[in-house]
Parts: sequence; C-alpha cells; structure tokens
Amino acid sequence: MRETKQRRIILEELKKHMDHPGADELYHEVRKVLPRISLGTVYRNLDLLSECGVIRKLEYGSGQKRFDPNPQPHCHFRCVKCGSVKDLPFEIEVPEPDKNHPWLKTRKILGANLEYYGLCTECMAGEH
Amino acid sequence: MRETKQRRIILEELKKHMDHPGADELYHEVRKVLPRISLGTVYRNLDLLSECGVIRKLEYGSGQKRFDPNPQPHCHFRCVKCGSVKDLPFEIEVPEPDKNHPWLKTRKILGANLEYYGLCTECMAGEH
DNA sequence: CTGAATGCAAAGCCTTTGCATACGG
DNA sequence: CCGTATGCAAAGGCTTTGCATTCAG
Repeated sequence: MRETKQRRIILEELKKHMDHPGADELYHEVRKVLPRISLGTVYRNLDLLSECGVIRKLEYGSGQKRFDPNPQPHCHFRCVKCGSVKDLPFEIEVPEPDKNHPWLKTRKILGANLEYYGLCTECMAGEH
Repeated sequence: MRETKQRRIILEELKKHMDHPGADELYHEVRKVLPRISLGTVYRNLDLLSECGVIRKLEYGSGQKRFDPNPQPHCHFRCVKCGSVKDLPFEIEVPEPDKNHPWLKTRKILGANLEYYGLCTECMAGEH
C-alpha cells in the first residue's frame, strides 16, 4: 500500500481515540491537520486500512459504522442512550461452537462479534 | 397498541421467515397481500413491534437492518459473502462479565449481542 | 368522535462512486 | 513515468418524517 500524507494522518488521528469514532467525526479532526482532505478520502482509507487488517471496522449496533485502531478481536460496550462505544477493560472469552455439530459440516465460521450494551457512566448519572 | 390490518399482516409475514428479512424484502412480500401498503408503514410497524418486544431488530453486521420474529435472545450466523442471516441451531451461552468489576460500578450492562460470521452453505459451495 | 395509523412523497443520514487532477515509488 | 490516491460533487442505499386522510376502539 502506498503511503500518503492523508493515510498517515488518518491513522494517527484514529489512534488517538480511546472511543471509536465514526468516519464523519474523524474527518472533522483530520481536517484540523489537513484542511483540504475530503470525506471520500477518509472513507476510502478507513475501508482500505480495515481490509488490510490494520484497523477494525465496527459494524454492529447503531446506525453509523465506527472504527477501532486495534484490529485484535476484543469486546465492546455500547451505550444505548448516547451511542458511545468503548472497549471492555477486561478479557471476555467468546464461546467456541462445537466444530463437530452437523450444522457446521456445510458452513464455515470465521469469527464472532460480541458486544455488550447498556448505559454508560454519563448516561447513568443522567437517569432519574 | 391498536390492531390494524397492516400490522397484523406484517407480523404474519415476518413469522413465516426462517431467515431474517430486511424491511424492504418484507415490504415486497406484504404487498402481495396488501398491495397498497407503503414502505413507511412497514418501517413504522417494525420499529413499534420491536420497541414493544414482540419482534427483534438486528442491527449488527452488514448495512441493512434485519428483523427477527423471535424476540428471545439467541445467536445468529451471518454469511460474509451473501449477507444472509440465520439462527444458530444450538444454544450458546453468552459469557457474563463479573458484576463486581470496578468498571461496572458506574455503568449498567443491559444485554449482549453475539453474532458469528463466516460462509453459508451456498457460498461455501461456490468457493474455489 | 378522537387519537393513532396509513399512504405518499420528500427529505435525511451515512456511504459510495465517477472523473479529472495530483502525486508516490 | 505509470498507476494509485486525491478532491470534489453527485448519486446511492436505507430509513425517517411531514402532512392530509383514513380507520380502530
């Protein structure tokens, strides 16, 4: 993959995030560094980087897709109220289905997504 | 909730599905019974029914949202190639995080989504 | 009757794409 | 140099929404 200024900055900015921003949010931050970058470029790079396994595209929950600088499989916690997404700060083992189950004879499992949802700290405080 | 012909037919048609159709697919099937129903009505009803817990809205994986006539928590298998979604035909227990973990003192977990992905029977056969 | 539900069409949000230009290796 | 990457803007899915009308209770 060719290294361009845009690609580098996008990755840098993404890595600053503990939460997992959507393309649009990231676009606005990258724009502070590269004011002429286009939203299309951000999308194209995020897609490329996730296809190459450098980052991870989170497609579950909520409407908007989010991006995670950590491509290793790990679980997330999504707030059902404000939509924020964070890593779980502890390990959770995703259960392995029994490979000998007849149903899996004609299918292939490549991986799993496990997401917990609930109320984040801010939204819990805001509840009555 | 008021019972309308549209609402009843939408639910009936959804229940016929073993897979989990998107709103658009369901709309076309309902139209065979109620030719004048609108796509907006289908969306509004699917949203209402899932808010009431009668059905379940699947938001993870792929772009389009899908709807499951079974509101009970259970796992799905999504084909990364054709996008089809099916129930897993066996039980899988979602791991419970340790409720005493300090991180959870200020948050509340309401549930979890566990989705496996891979290649379905048809797409496995089509691979080289 | 009265508020909730519908059909229709327009608008909305997020994402992708076509094309001419710029640039990295 | 060549082919990939970019900026720009337009188009594309899918979903939501405003509004006048219809319908269920």
